[in-house]
Amino acid sequence: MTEWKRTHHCGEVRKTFAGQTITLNGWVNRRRDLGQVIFVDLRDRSGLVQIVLDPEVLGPEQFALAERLRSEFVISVQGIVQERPEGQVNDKMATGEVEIHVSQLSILSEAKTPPFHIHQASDVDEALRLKYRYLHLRSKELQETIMLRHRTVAAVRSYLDGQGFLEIETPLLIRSTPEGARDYIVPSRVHPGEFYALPQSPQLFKQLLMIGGFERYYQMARCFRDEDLRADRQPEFTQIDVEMSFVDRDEVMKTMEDMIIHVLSEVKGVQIESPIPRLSYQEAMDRYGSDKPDTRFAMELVDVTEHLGNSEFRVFADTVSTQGVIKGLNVKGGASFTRRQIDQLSEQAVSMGAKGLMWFAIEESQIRSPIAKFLSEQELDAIRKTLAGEVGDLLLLVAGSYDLVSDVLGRLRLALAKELDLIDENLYNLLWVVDWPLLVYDEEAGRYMAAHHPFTAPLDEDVDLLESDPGKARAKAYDLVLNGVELGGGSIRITSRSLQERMFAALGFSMEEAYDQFGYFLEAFEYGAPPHGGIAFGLDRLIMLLAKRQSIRDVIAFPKTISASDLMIEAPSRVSDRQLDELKISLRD
RNA sequence: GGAGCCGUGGUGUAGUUGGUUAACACGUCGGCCUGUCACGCCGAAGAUCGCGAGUUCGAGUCUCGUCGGUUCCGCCA
Repeated sequence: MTEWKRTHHCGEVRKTFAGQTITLNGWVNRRRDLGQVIFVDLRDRSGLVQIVLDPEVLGPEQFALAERLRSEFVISVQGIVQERPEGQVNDKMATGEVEIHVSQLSILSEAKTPPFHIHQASDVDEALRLKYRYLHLRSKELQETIMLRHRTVAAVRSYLDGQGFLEIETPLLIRSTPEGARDYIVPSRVHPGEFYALPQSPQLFKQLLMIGGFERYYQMARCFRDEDLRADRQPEFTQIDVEMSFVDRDEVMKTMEDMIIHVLSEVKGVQIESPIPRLSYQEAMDRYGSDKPDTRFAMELVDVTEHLGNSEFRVFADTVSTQGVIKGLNVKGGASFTRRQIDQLSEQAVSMGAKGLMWFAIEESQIRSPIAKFLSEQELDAIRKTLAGEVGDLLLLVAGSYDLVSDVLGRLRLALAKELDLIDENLYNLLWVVDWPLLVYDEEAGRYMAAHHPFTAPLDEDVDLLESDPGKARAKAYDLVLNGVELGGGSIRITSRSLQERMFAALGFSMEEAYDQFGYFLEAFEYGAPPHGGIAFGLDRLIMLLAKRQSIRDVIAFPKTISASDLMIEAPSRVSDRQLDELKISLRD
């Protein structure tokens, strides 16, 4: 009873197969019943092919079976591949030149009418699609995306294997740490009242693997964070997690950019030139107002503070006297914006925290601006020159603290690029952002926090800033940015005991507190730790970019909703009293 | 934690200033049909308008609450 087994896939049948008898397995995508002949588009993961069900070939009994076929029935057909008759070629189908004239039909599984049309599932309410995820997965879009994901992972593995990396798994049941994101917690039955945590990342384990002597490690690491979600954030996600020994920053970056270049070439056929451009964090903020700049279009931020330092215009004078900055954008061709459009831009700027948005429309005879009358001829001219304003351009200025101005203009820049359609969607602009701040002052906590994590090494020349001016210290950290999206980040780690102590001190931890939390980890460094560093890439985000999807849910086979529910399996759920009893857990209320 | 949007036959949508038979397309079911490919033609079934309160003579429509989905801010590397 094996004659139902396929000899070929639907999507691969071509004219060259004509005359062959083949067997196909798949789902009924669509049926067109003309009475004395039935056409069916048969679907498997390779694609579609038309099969012809003709009573003269099938015989009356089998044709009666064919009449029962409905959408999503799973069938097996055996038949002869034939070129389609003159004028019947369907050039919308890859297999449109041929059809299978079926002589043997088996229904392997009948199907209820599905709750939505598989072939236009993307229009359907997302809650319904998630409940019947296994049906949505049959759609062309999701099939292609999940296959793209597979090819990407395969390309990563083959590259890293070729570079001498070992794939090593690390535990999922680990110890909770208060730093960073909220942990998912797992109660222990054997240790009542104690809990495991699911890893936010395998950070400490991969460093311990370096201390364990494996030199080059990677893993497709599942990570968990119990935080509020977004279109590009899931409670569980996958990182391409990498760590290397006996390397400096340049070597990690070189190896990793070659990996991404390899993936883009393998998966998308895109050729990227090496080396990838590098931008310091400071320069990224100065020029793009973002720590992950999208360089597919220009419209860079320009600082005009120095030209307006002596202005009598209140806004400028106040800004300068409070050590603020005045920066701007040149919106090419923006002088033709309507007043309404400009007002909307101002509203946007204000909603982002700006006090206001100043604008200058450069026309043939004048510079049109509500604040022109407050400015001298020289000042107007300086603004126009510094921003390289030409007739037809719209110049936008924002004044305030450096951080605020950068943020507002950076976001305005992206919004304008989208609105004006300045972005070439075919580009793949990769760049490194380096020399990150090591520490960031947290007003709420009243202390410095690690910008990356507490084991990130400072730049050699900045080590002494740990005590003298911690906020100024830069880190041996690097982020890889693709088209304005952070693909991944990493750092060279601290391997010196004394430097680690100074780092904890800067973070306001005593060594006792540090040992309490990370004792096993710090102890490991006392037994011979190689210099090492690594990086982690968000695999889901990478796939999202490669597949050009708007949501990370589209690139995960079984994603959760924005409220972290799985609508298919209905998780999370209550558990039985017996389970709770075993865990010595009682619920409040 | 905060703000916005969405929820009407199985699916996607329409539904006027609140007004009595909730419309259309696809799908489903039945009939016809031998070259369709979004097959076509004829006919039929299918909705307590997410749920709960309120306003009103009367609510799919207005108000409040609630549930679910989603987008953004906070949060999260």
